Amino acid sequence: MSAHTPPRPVRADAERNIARILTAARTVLADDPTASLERIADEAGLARATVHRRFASRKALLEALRAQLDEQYLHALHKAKVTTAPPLVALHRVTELVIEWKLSHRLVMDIVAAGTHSGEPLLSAEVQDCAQVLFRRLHAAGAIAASSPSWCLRVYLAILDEVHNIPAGAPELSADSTDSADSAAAETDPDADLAARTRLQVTTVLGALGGASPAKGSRP
Amino acid sequence: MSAHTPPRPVRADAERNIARILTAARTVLADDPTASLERIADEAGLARATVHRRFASRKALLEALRAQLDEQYLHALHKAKVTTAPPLVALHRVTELVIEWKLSHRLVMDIVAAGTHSGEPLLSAEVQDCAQVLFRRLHAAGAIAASSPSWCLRVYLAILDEVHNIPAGAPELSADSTDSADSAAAETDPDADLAARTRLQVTTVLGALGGASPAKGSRP
DNA sequence: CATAAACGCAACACCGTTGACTCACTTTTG
DNA sequence: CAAAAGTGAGTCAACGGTGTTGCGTTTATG
Repeated sequence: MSAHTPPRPVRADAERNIARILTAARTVLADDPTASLERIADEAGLARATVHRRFASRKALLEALRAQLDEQYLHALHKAKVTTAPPLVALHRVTELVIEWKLSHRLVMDIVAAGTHSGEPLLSAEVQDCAQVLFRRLHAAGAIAASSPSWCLRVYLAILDEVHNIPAGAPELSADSTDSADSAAAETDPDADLAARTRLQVTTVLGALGGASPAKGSRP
Repeated sequence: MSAHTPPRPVRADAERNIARILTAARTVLADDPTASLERIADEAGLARATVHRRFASRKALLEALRAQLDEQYLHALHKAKVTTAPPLVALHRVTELVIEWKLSHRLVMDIVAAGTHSGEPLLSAEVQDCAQVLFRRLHAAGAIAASSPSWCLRVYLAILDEVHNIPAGAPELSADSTDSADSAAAETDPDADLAARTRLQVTTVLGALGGASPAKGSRP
């Protein structure tokens, strides 16, 4: 984006604070979508004026939040090689990356949507295109029956939100692992938690979209 | 609910206006969750003071909205005979009734949740119990693999929201009807639209929850 | 028909948020 | 080291939403 770097592009700590603000915004807004900028600044350990210096208005901050989320999506989709890898593998990888962020996408979406008030689609065209490619390939491979990528994406995101909101150690996450005794360990192990959520997301989405097989293993 | 009825309990037009306000609130808040009471009053064709006369505060209005939705759920569950009818039939009936309301449940939920700020569960215990019965019976009948009723309910509601948000006449709604020419008619016919959405909701939910057959019994 | 309830309208004070501004101080960078 | 940029704390006015009150008018109920 930024072409060259003149003597002083952006000071390092300033950029660091921008990140702080965005993180704080996610944290605070998750608790209360109508929280004031002061609460966000407080959470970030900064003065409210600083927030205003970085983001001209509340709307601008929300836009930045949306853009960041969008960028992360795009990054994950690219990293998972949705165009070349086997579609089921790509789906799994994308899901893993997305869940790893541990933030409520719907939350951000809703807030931004409420702010921009029936503006353009929340996800950029690039992200939608990539997702479309993935779902088309899944359909072609017979993994799903649904043929409309937009519908697939909506269902995926809806379920993603639910998977995200499951409290750690819930019964749905233990699933059908062949080992029986590791459920206790899985409750606290972040890696196991991530794996369980990814698995639940993928199987649920495939099922919802008319996937032929919950194949991964036999069900209890 | 109210015990005795003194000479003049509530004047008829007053109660009518209460209904107006609630309807207007749903309409306006669907467009903008942060809409002011004035906009709601305007939509209802009433003065803002009247809204305040009926609902002491904004919070009270939202609570009434939630209670109304909850009551409707309970009514639908009871009407569908979730405890006695075959579970798949009950599921279909409940879905039909719920979709018929044509209002975004998640929207109301989110607004109320934002208002009460991490209060009690949005759905009453009675509704949750009835839903729990239904999903347990579905599990027992082998229609779904998921065993946690709360997870089932979450997925059901999440998908319900997506089904509700599909624009009329979208490709997902035409499904796999063997007849080819009725798609045009289905786009405008409210009955066909309801049927299509109900079918999509049921099949998607069953698939998501690990239903054995995406083809529900007697379907081509 | 008479009464009481409900309504519209207008005005009011209160409150939280927003956005802009200043000035002294600290940190980074060249 | 010194300048430039960044930050913190405080203050300010403006805005919009909320909740309340009073008064004249309309409307339903008995």
